[in-house]
Amino acid sequence: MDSGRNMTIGDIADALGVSKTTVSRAISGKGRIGEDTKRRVLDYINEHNYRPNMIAKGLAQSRTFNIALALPGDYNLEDMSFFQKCLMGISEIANSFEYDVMVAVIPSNDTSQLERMITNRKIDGVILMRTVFQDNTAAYLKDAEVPFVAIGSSDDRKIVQVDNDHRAACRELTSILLMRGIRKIALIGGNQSHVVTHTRLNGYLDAYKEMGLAVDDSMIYLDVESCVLADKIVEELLARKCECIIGMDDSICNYVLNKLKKEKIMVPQDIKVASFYNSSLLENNVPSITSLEFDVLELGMETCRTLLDLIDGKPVKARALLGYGVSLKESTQKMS
Amino acid sequence: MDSGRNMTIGDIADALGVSKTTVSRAISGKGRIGEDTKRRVLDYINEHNYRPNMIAKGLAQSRTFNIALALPGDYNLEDMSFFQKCLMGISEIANSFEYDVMVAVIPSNDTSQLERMITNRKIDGVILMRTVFQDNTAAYLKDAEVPFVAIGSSDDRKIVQVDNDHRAACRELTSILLMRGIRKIALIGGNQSHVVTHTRLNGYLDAYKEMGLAVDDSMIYLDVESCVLADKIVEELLARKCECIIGMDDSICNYVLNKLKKEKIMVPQDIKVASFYNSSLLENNVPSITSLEFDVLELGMETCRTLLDLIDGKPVKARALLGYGVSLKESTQKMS
DNA sequence: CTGAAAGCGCTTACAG
DNA sequence: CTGAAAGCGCTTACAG
Repeated sequence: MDSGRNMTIGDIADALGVSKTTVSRAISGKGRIGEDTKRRVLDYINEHNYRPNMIAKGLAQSRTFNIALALPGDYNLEDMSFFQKCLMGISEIANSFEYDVMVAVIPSNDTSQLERMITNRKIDGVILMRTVFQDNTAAYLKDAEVPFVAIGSSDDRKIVQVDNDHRAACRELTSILLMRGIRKIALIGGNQSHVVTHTRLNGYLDAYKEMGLAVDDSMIYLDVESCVLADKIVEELLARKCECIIGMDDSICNYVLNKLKKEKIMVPQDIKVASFYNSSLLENNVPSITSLEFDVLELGMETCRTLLDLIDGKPVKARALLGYGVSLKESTQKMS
Repeated sequence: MDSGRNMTIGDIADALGVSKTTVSRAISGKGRIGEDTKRRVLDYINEHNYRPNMIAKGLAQSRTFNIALALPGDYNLEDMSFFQKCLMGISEIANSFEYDVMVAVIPSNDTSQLERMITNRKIDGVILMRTVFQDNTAAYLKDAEVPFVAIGSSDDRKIVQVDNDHRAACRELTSILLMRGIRKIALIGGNQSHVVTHTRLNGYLDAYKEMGLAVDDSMIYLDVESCVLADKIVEELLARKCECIIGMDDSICNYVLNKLKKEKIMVPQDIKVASFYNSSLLENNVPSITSLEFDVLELGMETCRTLLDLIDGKPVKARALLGYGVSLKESTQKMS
């Protein structure tokens, strides 16, 4: 079928006795062109299965039809489940616009790989997989004037953001627990430099305030990133007769569950457990774990749409906030 | 610092009073060029931080400096941990050769996204994340004459492969268990269409043969991909006084562990458990789980090196087999 | 409505 | 050793 070299716009022009300009216009739809000429070209293209060389097109238009996904190097397993779903969403949208997705690994703020992509002129825009305080990747991108959108929230209103409404979600889950009469609710969170850690914390605080209840600060633990640390905190909480432990994400929740198991503490009989974030990690747990739910596929799709608009110079919302769900399971059930 | 437009090879030529050809040669190192001229150009480039436009370079050389990672759409969590480490390895090597990595999602044998990348002339080669029987992605790639290498093994000697030695690894772990006097060892495996499932099975069979022991076929279960099915099998195995359950991968092992927990069967007191594959999923389990260990980062790096060589037309090994480790933990300990 | 020509930023025979 | 010119496969003012 293939006759050696790939078909070019020139081959089509020759075959049809028109100019390359005309072929180009028929394909792009830009510029005036006769309806019948256009049809002839398009028919020929369909019949002969011509596909344009996007590299050449890109060079002529100074664009690449590539976007980069900036992937933190410290991603853990449950982040990966997020990444995976997000990627599926991003990839689907990108694909539908003939865009491709490259991944740039950013190990602890080392943006060199991303910089190379950009200085090599290989991408048109970037998606940041998460927001952090003092984000030097974002700073670099702003400085280099590369279009980008962040998944997550940021104080910097110059950064285009797409996020789920974590604050409202965490408020709602906490409220539900409070309304059930549970009072001593501990909150264990992860890396403080991640914006979302504070967003979730704020949701938790909102719930207490809303109910007119005082928060016991000593029940809040942040920067809990190791199993060892989580173990110690759980011991402390058990000694203090804590009624419920909320993990800000699944890996924390997993630490907590393992520790409780080791100590032979029953969930939900002896203590309740919930998570501010769900992944398949907890889905099949025994008992099943109450958690928040986010449509990560849609998050990815919306983010990609936003970036593509941004690249095309279309107006975009500075900040889009997507919804959430609360999934009540066995781990917070009242045992009578 | 930036004076609007990006610096080109022409700017350098003008500044130095030489031709673009000379600049190009100094950069690429190809063609005869005077040592001092070369130095002058290189110095200028360093000083002014010039970076070539890889798109233009690619167009001139009919290459893209991109490779694609073909990612199955049915990836589960533990696959993602594999993917992540692999990606880090691939990305590191690719990056060091100024190559970038695109991801192509392949939902259940639908290669359309990959085809688009290829017909759009956006990539120079492909890495297949796993091998399956009757692989239509590989078939397409062979047909399209796109350089590619598969992570995993295949009967098709035309396919360049890089893999860990799963067969020897599984043989060794099984042997160790047999030598400890454990006889009724059940094996629960996943998707049969994945080549690695059979490779692992063969390792298990090798161990029995080596010891001159008969295999009880009824202890071997394949295509176990749901929690429900795994639960039923575990019940069956418990009724049959099985002494040890090997999961072919971590997600299966996880199903098994959850079921045993539900049934209040103690590991390793009542039954032993091992996994033919490790990920962080099992690492922190209580008790810790005996498993095989593979250096996935190195696997990714070696695969990428191979693909890059293949693209450059250098000779490559048709099949590279990397090592493994056996990690004995609490879950197979003898309880006296 | 259509085309010739210049251009995107490189590389590479071909001459000298 | 160095350079002018053509080419990679598109797009896009500019003319007609």
